[in-house]
Amino acid sequence: MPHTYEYPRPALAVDCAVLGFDEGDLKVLLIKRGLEPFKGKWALPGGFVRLDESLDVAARRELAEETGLTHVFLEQLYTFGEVKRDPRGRTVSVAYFALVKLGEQQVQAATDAQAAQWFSAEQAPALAFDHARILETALGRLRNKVRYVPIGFELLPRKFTLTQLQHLYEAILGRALDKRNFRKKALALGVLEATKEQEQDVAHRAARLYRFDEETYAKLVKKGFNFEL
Amino acid sequence: MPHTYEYPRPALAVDCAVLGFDEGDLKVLLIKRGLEPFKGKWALPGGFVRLDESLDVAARRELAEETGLTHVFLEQLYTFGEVKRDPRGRTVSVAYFALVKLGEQQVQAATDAQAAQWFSAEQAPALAFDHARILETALGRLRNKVRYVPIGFELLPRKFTLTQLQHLYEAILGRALDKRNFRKKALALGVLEATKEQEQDVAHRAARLYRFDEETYAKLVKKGFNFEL
DNA sequence: TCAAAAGTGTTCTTGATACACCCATGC
DNA sequence: GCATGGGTGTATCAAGAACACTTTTGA
Repeated sequence: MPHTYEYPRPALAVDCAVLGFDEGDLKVLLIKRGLEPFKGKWALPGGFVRLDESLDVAARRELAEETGLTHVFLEQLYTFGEVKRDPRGRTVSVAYFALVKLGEQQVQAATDAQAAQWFSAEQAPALAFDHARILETALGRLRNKVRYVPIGFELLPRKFTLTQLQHLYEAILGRALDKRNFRKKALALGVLEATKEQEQDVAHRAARLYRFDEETYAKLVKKGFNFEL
Repeated sequence: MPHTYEYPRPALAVDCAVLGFDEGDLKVLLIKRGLEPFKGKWALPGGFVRLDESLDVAARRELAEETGLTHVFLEQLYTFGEVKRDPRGRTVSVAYFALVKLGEQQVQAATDAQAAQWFSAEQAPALAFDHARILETALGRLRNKVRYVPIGFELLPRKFTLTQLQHLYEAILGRALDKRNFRKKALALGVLEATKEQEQDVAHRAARLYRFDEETYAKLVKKGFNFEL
């Protein structure tokens, strides 16, 4: 390798703030650490980056290894590099932000995680390292992004009712929304396709199921469309 | 140090996309590399992170060392970690995004930079590494952010005319804006304070100078105000 | 027939857009 | 006195907010 540097290097990790939505509120997926430091404490899934993999690949690998999740929506969030954030020594962590359709995959702990479990995102337990701050950053990103990118669909089952969608937005934004206005706007975006199916097994009028139309969405994005909701 | 890892580590760098505004268009500050690889080529200022400094501190240090700039607006942009982005070997770069008030400081090359020079941001020369992509990302961030955060003031002198401000927004957004509507909206934000001074040495009616009122801005932000322009 | 949620239309207010003229100054 | 940019007001249109009732279904 030409021109290697002789300087000592920080360790480089990735951590994933994995968010889901269930029973009307946002969840975060945490693992119980099986190794020191913070052994037995809850933390975001993550681990060290290998030399032969990109950051995105590392994040997906760690997520799969520690929790069994694959094929999730994943994007880079922020890189945390305070000098003392890891008691083992200088470690920089590239944090990722993942959204999963809860109920489509089961999580299962593996490798150096003793357990993997969903918690309410707003009232998560005390976290290892600076993971509480990472989680906060992820929730902020979600709140912000959901207003102009139709990203919420990553948190719902493929088919969903408009009321489910509204509840999701209410949970993310932290405030109640007007039902009629919400439905008008959501449908006006033009990326919801009504299916012929209905909700099942409810003790009242069954709601129509919709699905997010990715193709139409992709076309509209190309045209420079704006998706405020 | 307890529990060190024995895995080989990527090198960790910071790079800064430094943007300025002059003569009606956006500029980017580039340095001419004095060392291999890409010796003699233009690149973003940057360098390796030391063990005893945070990422932000590293970015400011490298910027000061290579270009002489201090006290600039700086925020983290994105972390680039493709495996082959550096021919010397695996290097991950945390990119920063800086805005400077052009004309308030002179740039001067130093350390391993042969020269430091401003270029039109839209028509920059070929860049070393993946720096063209970093620059693109920075311009995108600016275009996006300027719509809801009054960040443009970081690119103007402390006192400026409304026409200067408008030209800045036009350069960033890449389209012409209506003068009357722009002024109405800009003044309606409530963060512009009219000074008693006027433009000097112009061959026509002199425009009033305004300044950005950071205190009022900070108060409005606390109230959860929204700054679309 | 009651409870529970689905579904829909209209009014009002606000902000966005479009547009044309007079004003002050230096040369 | 003319060229150059500074500065202003209003009418129209579109989108957002507020708000109440009818419909369907299962228990």
